[in-house]
Amino acid sequence: MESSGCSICLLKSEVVKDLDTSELNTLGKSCVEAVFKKGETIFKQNALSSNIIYLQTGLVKLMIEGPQRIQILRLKKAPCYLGLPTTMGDKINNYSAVAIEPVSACFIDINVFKNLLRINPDFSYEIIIELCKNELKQFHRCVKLVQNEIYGRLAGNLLYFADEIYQSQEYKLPLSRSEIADMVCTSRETVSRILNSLAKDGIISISGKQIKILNKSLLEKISEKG
DNA sequence: GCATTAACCACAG
DNA sequence: CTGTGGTTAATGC
Repeated sequence: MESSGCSICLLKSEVVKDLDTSELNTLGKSCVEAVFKKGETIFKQNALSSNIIYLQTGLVKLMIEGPQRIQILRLKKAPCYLGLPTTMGDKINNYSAVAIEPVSACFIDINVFKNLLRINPDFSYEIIIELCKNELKQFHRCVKLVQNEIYGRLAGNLLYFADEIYQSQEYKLPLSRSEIADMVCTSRETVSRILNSLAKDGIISISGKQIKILNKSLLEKISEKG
């Protein structure tokens, strides 16, 4: 990939603003761009990983195979980095990333990336902030999943899609009922039933995968209290 | 005990 | 892939 192309794509990233031209050129030389269709795997759990991935466009789900079944960890929306924890923290991928919308992404060699961290403190700082924010979010999500009842967990997820993924109270569900079940640790049947029941109570409206949040404050209450 | 919740199964659309 | 109904196990009152 050309370094010029790379700097254009990376300008979208808050983090990469901190890199100077020569650093960008190093990055550019090792950057390989790839596109993925919906449903294609970007990287796979248990496979060797040697790249950090910068997600330029699209939406991705991170999933991990648990002892019982697949767990969807979270969604990742462009622009952002993918695979930081799994590539820096282990040789082998601890989770998989699958495109749920068409994706374009840049693969950055791990050694080039590590070198950038070393020579550019501002860049490293931004990365650390990003990682810490993610960890905090995961803590909260974890507590919710363990302590909340199913209504609360699902309500929380509907709000998550609205506020963090789409920034809209009306959106098309990015996942099937069964995948949502894998996200909130329940069965697909329960997801169907609860969505219908929330609709019946006038809190949301649904038509296929189209969701509209009608009573946000009540949904938030459900999300908090279960 | 009885009611409620949610998982699992099976069978349509 | 979804929705529904029946069944069942666990939990709470």
